[in-house]
Amino acid sequence: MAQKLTLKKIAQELKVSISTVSKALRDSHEISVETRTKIQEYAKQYNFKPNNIALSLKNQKTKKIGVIIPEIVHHFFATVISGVERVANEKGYQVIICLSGESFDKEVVNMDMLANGSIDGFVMSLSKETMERQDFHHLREVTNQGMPIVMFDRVADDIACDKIIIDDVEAANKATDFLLRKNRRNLGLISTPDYVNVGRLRTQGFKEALMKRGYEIDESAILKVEDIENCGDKIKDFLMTGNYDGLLAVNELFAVTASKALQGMGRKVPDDVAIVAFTDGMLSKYASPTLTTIGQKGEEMGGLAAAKLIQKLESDHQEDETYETVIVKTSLIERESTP
Amino acid sequence: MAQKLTLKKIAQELKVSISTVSKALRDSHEISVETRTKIQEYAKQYNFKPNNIALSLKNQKTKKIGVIIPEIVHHFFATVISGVERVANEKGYQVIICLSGESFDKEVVNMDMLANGSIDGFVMSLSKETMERQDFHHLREVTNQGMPIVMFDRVADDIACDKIIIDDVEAANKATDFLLRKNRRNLGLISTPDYVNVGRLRTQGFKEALMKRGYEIDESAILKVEDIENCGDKIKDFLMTGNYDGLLAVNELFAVTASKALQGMGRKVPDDVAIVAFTDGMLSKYASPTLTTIGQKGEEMGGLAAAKLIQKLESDHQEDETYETVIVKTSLIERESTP
DNA sequence: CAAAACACCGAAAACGTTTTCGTAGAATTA
DNA sequence: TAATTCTACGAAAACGTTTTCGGTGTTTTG
Repeated sequence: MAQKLTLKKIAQELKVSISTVSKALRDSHEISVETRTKIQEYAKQYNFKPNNIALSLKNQKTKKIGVIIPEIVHHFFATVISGVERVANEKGYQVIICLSGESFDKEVVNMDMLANGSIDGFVMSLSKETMERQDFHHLREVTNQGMPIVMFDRVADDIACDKIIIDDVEAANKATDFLLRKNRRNLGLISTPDYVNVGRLRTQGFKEALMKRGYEIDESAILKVEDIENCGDKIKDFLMTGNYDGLLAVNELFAVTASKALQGMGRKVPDDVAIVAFTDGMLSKYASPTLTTIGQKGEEMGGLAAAKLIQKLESDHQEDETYETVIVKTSLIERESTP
Repeated sequence: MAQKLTLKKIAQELKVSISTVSKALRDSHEISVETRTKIQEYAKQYNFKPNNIALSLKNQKTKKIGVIIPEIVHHFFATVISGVERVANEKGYQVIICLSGESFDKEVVNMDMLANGSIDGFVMSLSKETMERQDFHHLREVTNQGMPIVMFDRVADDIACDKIIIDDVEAANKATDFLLRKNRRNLGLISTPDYVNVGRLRTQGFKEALMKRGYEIDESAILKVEDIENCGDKIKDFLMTGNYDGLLAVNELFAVTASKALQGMGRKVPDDVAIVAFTDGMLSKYASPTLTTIGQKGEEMGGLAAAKLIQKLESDHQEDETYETVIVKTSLIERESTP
């Protein structure tokens, strides 16, 4: 139960001053070789490690970055965290994670807590509720204090900060085009409400691909699912009413739910209905049939976000008022759900 | 870009002392109502929030708990984090997450970093490499400093700390018995190497169930998969050589891989082969057929771990040298993979 | 041999809080 | 009116570092 060793205790023990100990441990030439080695050996023997909190207070930086995401049980967010953590650790940073649980209030509370000295900067993706309200005062408050934010995936367009996104419009466009090239003509889209920007953008890409080829857009062929947990019935109804031969889903959960519903209705995937999904996660790889997906590269996005943030943190703190939006290329991963 | 407000700045601005400001903000009766409200209003207007680092240094506690897990992209661990985070936030704590990536060295480095003042206590699950080496010096170092640890799932038996586990032996026992009751007689087990304690214990439970009924144990009916990423071929070979009518898998990934392999071989699940898996995650719910699983209740385990840790942290710090091992009950969730 | 240079170390400030203690003046008591 | 108690505030220490500055005593220089 030996209490934590401090400079002061070493100093007392060795009958020198605190400053001498500090300097000796940093190999300062101000201290004689004799004293230096004596102190260093003592420190090593008793495994001295400087207290992080004291260092943070002194240096006015914590070497920690805060991550705020809606949920961690979503595979995409988990991969992002993984990427953030990897890059952060490489550069000597640690990661503090808070979950908003898709709630605006929790997002605000968590940001407030972290912003008071706990971290040097944020990596975050907005909660659904925040997207719906379009209330970004908490983000502004933080940036006004000079604390950098890097947003990813679910971003606020009118906040000045770095952003890491995928080109949702383009990706949906390509995916839709892919289905059209497979001679599917009666396409359906399973999306989220428009206030979730990825839902809106992917819908836009879907429509653009159809328009580009001169097809008209049937709004009834677009389903917007609000409640992701209990999406089964809505999706089933949707599939019953339209006679689709191709489906685009904005996440793999919708896709696999649709796939199972279709098979339950006696329709074959991919022969009768081809399916493409966003989010290349576990489900896509292991569903039956496996799903053709658009890979979102969460790991890469997380890594980029962390790298960007740390670069900002360590740039000589002159107001580097240029903000970048990095668009991560997606890739279509073909599997069994498309012919 | 208004720099962060401090007590000192408020004091200067309002021409009082720092201590007066501090007391006023904590509503001390030592300060006249007049001065008090003046200071409080000023603080509110400019949104003063005390600096967490300074508080941590002063109070010698950070109100943060460190979580070290092997991977975050595994659904089980993600649910645990979710539970930890929920309980921690309820009690005013924040969560710092580090990933060991199943590496001993990274586990040690991360623990060392966190232990130097960054957090008040640990919630953790050991890396595979640590389990293999049985080297727990880093854990001892931490506990010797008086910093509490709560371990879950992959625990070190001979470290004195609180533990949250499921009764792996019992659960495997019950699952095996379940298969036997379904009149499956030729059972196979897909497990991990024995140094992963959950693998060892589940194997033990499997064997016990067989012995209890007087069946003899065929070691060739037990596959131990080392490399979880590329388990496909090994599992396929295993299924080719034995003519199993029932399978127990120690995680859902093995189970769904086996399920697909079997179907590829023309064997029907569950008619020809029934399958039960540990870990009730996404795959089990959405695979075809859906999998009967043993729910590990990660959320609950995480919540319990956090609660236990915080209780320890806030107990009057007298050496509360009693350690508890909580066994979380599992439940068998029947789905399509068993008849 | 006096002056300058140098080697070695300690005191103290700073980071932002909280808290204990001291103290001035005002109000109360005897 | 003198002694006492309050009221309202400030000074300073403490948490554990790093770093600047100053000050010894010894060695080198002219």
